[in-house]
Amino acid sequence: MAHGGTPRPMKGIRQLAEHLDISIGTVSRALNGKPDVNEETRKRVLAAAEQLGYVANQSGRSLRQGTTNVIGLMIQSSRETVENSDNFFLTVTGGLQSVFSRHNLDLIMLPCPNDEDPYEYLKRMVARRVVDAMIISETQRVDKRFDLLAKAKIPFAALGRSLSGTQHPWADLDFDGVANCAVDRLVAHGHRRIAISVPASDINLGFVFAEGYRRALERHGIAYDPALVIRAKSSEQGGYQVADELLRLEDSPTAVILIYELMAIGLYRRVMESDIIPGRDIAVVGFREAPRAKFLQPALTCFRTSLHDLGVELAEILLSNMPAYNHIYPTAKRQTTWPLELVPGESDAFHLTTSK
Amino acid sequence: MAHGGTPRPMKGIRQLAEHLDISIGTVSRALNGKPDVNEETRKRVLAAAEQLGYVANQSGRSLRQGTTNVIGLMIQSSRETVENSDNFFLTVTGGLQSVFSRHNLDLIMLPCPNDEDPYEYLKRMVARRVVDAMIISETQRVDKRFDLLAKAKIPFAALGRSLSGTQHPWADLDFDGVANCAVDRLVAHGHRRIAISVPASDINLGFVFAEGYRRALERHGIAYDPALVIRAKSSEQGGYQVADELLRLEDSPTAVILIYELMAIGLYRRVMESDIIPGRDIAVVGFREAPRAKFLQPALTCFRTSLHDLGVELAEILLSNMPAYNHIYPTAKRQTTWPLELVPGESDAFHLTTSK
DNA sequence: ACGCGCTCCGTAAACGTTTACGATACTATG
DNA sequence: CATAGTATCGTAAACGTTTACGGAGCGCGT
Repeated sequence: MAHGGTPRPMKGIRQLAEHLDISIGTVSRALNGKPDVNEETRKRVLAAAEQLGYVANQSGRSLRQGTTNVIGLMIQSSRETVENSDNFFLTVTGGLQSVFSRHNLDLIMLPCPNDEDPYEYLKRMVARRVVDAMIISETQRVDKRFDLLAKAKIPFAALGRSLSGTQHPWADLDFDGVANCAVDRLVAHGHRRIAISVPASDINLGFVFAEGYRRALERHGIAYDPALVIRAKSSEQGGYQVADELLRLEDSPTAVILIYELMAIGLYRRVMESDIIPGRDIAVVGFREAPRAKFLQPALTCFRTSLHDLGVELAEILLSNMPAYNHIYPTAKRQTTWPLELVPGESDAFHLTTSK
Repeated sequence: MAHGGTPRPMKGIRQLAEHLDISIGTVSRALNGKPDVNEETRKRVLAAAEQLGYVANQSGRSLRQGTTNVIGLMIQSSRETVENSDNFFLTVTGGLQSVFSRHNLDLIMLPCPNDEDPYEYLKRMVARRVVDAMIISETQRVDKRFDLLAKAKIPFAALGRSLSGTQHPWADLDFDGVANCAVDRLVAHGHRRIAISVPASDINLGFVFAEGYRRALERHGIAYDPALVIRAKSSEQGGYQVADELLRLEDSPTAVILIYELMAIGLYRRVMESDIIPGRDIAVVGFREAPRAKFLQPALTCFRTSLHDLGVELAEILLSNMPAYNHIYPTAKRQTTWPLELVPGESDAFHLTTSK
């Protein structure tokens, strides 16, 4: 906007100071909004910085003040989970960023290579001191990363709970609540033999899901049958396999709850191969709502939530655990189970005839 | 593995040196594999570093040697383009990392918030000097980021070509080749009126795709009809809309090529609502092979490729453009169009009766 | 005995920034 | 006029690391 175009990338704050004939310290203070600097000189400095395209070197800054203004989000690049995480991470990331950007914090994603141990990877990353705080995801049943971060005294929050993290901050989808609600609904429709699918890996959400399912059955006085808990991949193939296994049982269930909505595609296909019609002969409930699950016939009963808002909540939880920010977010809860809303479909809308 | 557990996080290289009663310079040389250090002392240093859990502070290192050993991959967090981009990016990322890790380079993903201008975001990131090199994705038809990176003299490569990047390194899927092949196949089956779907945004791949389509028609002496080029979102809904628009035409096409495989789900649904059977009344060709597209009835004709290997290629292209590494990858091509292989399905397997 | 080369190591100067501290000029107050 | 107070700025030290440079010790050939 000034008279000249951008000449060439700046060398450093020193050149900027020389160009302005001002001391380097004053320039720094001006840029960082410190109080003891004349408003007029501050304007000059800001204008010159803009014109010359000066941006503070992050390494120098971090080295001096021990902070990087960067939050890391660790994800596992190609675990089985990722096969189907549509834009799960990117939507949550959007929510995180909407909070972080208000405090000039940048979020970077740290994808752990699939041939590296997540624990070692995280250790390496925090030791490098390139992030001020960490968010870990895909938490496992027992997850040593909680201890690592706590011991390293680096602020963190988890996307997903864990037995190792009972004392630590996390936000997680309400898996057991969903299982509960699904069971209630199916029982109300007359079902007694209800199957459930859980992930094949040791990711914690599977256990939480199964636990909610078990407790709901108990509440209705229905015996828990381990044969009805099917471990399968969270994909269409997984859904196909689930159906396959269930059809092999001598006493086939009349309803099934899937931990991942797209599994319904494979499940529909498999049962229809045996002339069983979903929504008439078998009830199906999926987990999350996905646009592409809407196209299923019959429409899948599932659960809706805003992953963006979950990201917002998670960001606030994290900031409330960072010394520099906890005065801004003092009352944020340390742990949150994020609610989901039932979206009734046709896949479980029938009432079971009590023939059997 | 030594006798003691990890006592507490190291302060810095100075403490490590004191603990070993060795000068700080020697410790640094030992850790960095410099030649002029006794093999025995090196072993001592490495052992102590391992035991005390010392890892070099990245800020200090970067500041001194002007390099960070970090490669940035910029993505746009929630553009309309990519309904399920998690998969796409994470698989490509896997390929990238498999190359980078051999050179102790870490990859971080930089998600541009959707309310920030990608150009400004990138500018901010490179000015901070937190990455040694950049990979940009979702390149647009004209993309100022190429000029920015070239002017900033920071090594980079693009995932996706651009008119702005004709002189610069990139790797991209062979969109025009796919369009070409699809048209050839459809024409061989007797089709003359062939529609195509392109993204609604100004991402460049749509233009490349359409251009390949146009040239293929020309080669077969078929007139190019702009009405048959449908702009739509790359999602199931988009596929539904495409079908909707095509059915409205007075002279409906007999075949359609989709730029995104999952659009077929919506398209199937819409045409079947009008009692038109895909694979019998209308031919459909999708773009990439996706596990969940396999469950479509009739099976979708599409194109298979390895995104992991594309990542490998892209990484090598980038490294060949970095002064510190180009002696290792000297002969890497600067630009690559990545091939895809036809996977014949049933969705276009019929021959058109020349009734019309 | 002398010089030369080699191996190994210590010293200290950078890298770019922030910030505690002190200096200066000016204003207000007695 | 003297003093205190305030606004503004300059100086220099730190942050943790790498690396150019030089020095000490040693072996070896003359």
